[in-house]
Amino acid sequence: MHDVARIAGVSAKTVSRVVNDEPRVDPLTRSRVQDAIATLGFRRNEQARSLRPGQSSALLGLVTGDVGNPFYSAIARGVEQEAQRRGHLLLTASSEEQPGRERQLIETLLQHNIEGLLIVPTLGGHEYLTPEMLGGVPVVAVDRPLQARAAFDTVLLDNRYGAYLAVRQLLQDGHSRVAVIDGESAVHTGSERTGGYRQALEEAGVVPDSRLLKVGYHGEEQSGSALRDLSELSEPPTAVFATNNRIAVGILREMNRSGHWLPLAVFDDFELADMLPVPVTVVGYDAVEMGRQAAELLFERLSGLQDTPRTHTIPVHLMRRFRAT
Amino acid sequence: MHDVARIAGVSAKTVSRVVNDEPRVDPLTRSRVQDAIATLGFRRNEQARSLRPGQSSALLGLVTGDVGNPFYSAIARGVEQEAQRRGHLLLTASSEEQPGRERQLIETLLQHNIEGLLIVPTLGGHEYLTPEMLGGVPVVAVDRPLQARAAFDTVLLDNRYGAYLAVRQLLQDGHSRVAVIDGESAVHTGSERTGGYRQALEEAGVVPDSRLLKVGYHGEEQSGSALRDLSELSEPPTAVFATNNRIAVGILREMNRSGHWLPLAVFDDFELADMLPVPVTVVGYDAVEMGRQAAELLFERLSGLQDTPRTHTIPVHLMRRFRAT
DNA sequence: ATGAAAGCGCTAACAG
DNA sequence: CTGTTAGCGCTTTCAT
Repeated sequence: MHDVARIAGVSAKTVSRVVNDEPRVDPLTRSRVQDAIATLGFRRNEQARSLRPGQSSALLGLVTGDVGNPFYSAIARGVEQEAQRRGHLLLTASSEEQPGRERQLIETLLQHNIEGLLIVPTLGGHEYLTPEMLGGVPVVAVDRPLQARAAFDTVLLDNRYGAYLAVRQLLQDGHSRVAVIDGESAVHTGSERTGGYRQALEEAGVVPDSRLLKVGYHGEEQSGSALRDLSELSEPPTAVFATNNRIAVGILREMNRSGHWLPLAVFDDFELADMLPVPVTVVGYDAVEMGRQAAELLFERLSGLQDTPRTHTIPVHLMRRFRAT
Repeated sequence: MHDVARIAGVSAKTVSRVVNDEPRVDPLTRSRVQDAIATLGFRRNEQARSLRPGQSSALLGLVTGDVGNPFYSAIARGVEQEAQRRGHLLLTASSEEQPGRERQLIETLLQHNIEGLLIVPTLGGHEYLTPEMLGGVPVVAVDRPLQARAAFDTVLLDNRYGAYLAVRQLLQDGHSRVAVIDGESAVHTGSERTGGYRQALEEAGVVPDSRLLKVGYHGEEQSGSALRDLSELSEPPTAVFATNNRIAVGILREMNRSGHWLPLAVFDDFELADMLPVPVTVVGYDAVEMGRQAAELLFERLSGLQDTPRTHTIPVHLMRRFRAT
């Protein structure tokens, strides 16, 4: 910038004014400065700029369990779109679902002077997210609520309702023995979804059978074995509800192995669901939109328009997937 | 930092020394400073630190077509892992495959003082990536080569060989009329893969039939219609090779619609491929590893260990996917 | 309309 | 072992 000033025969401040499109600059001076900028290939240093108090860093931080996971990366995409729109850049980091790592990442992101932080929280508590620790940096929780002293802006899927819809559909299809297979019990989305399952049963006047409720089956292997257990009951289920994608895949693998296909409902839509040997009922949603709304909440808070913590719910919808032929 | 210095009764420089784990500090002073840091919840400002010449920003930039795309996000994951390992943070940005946007993003990333840049390039030329423009920031091309004046470090899949393997397999399965459906012809990966197709035919002594070579079918709809065209030939193909995931899905949809299933080979593995009504041959690879190696190349260059541009090739492997029952 | 000086938070270079 | 000075690149007073 100093060089530009020299070449243009003005002071650094004037260059700054031009770069920032400030009004009170002589048109001639302005173009002279712009020429100098062009010839020198000058690029303003954002780090230096945001060092000044009152200047934003134009940086957002996003912590998910794993950017490589399509669900999280869809969220990242939504956040990025909104960030991009407002001239912000996104720092992404993966906690690998480890609370310690997550905390470390948040710390690092704050060191980099991020203006706002979005978190898809791990299972651990987040009491450490105090105002002092955050130093005024707003936080938005995505997909799961944040367990902390203060309340934060939050964006969630309509988990309970989606599960309710899916299970209700199975019941309406004539199934009275509907099993549910869920992942780790402490995960918010899981318990909400099993809650929706219960709600649908209750509404239909079906007495829940605890043997049909399989919770804590993490990963594909385990959900497969859960299905095997279910099939060995004296009164096996006639349909299954999987609370997420991964579990559904495990179930499908097991069905494929055993050759015994059961109607299935899944919380999560997935590619090629309509090409399976069995009709599938899926709960779809827009994860990109979830990320976008999270970023929106963040920006509204940054702009000071908003002060009370809000929770947005992303709608879900039911779809049937089955072979055309 | 100034506050910490005051509380600890030392100078700012001493605090800096403690924060940076520099050796020549009295243990007592050190602990006094550390106490002060703890009580004040002090956090070093990375932006200010990296403002000093010779100090790294600990920031890497990554531009892909769309972080929301699982292929790209797997790359991002690999890059992030390597970055994390070396205490670096990752700035991610999506070009939406638009050259103009890509260029803009690169510009913005450079303004933020990134230490290195990874790009999955769009179709446009990249002659603008000159040393002056980059100002010493090293660049690594991922998945596709970078079309520019200078040569850059590059990490690619073994596209040609993977396609060769897939098509050879179909030929060995007894098919002599193997069709190929490819996306946009200008895409590096596509032309490499159709190249592998040709190579396999040639090796097997099969005379290529240009009617079986369908190039430029972008998206699921188009690849479906390409398959329809193929099936209307007087001598229709008995097997199909899809050069990527998206095209394969379009083909599968069309097969599902018509009820006419053809043996299929795909460059890309995909979930539930083994549950389709038709056996599928897939070319698998590790996209995370590709990202990781790209980041590795970048760090090696940053460390000055490396100066001549290198190209890494990520291995691919063939797999058969079919129903158990 | 423009410039001079001061300082954001940090760290090298040089004292002491 | 510790402190002082200076300056990274920028922008905010406050003059002119």
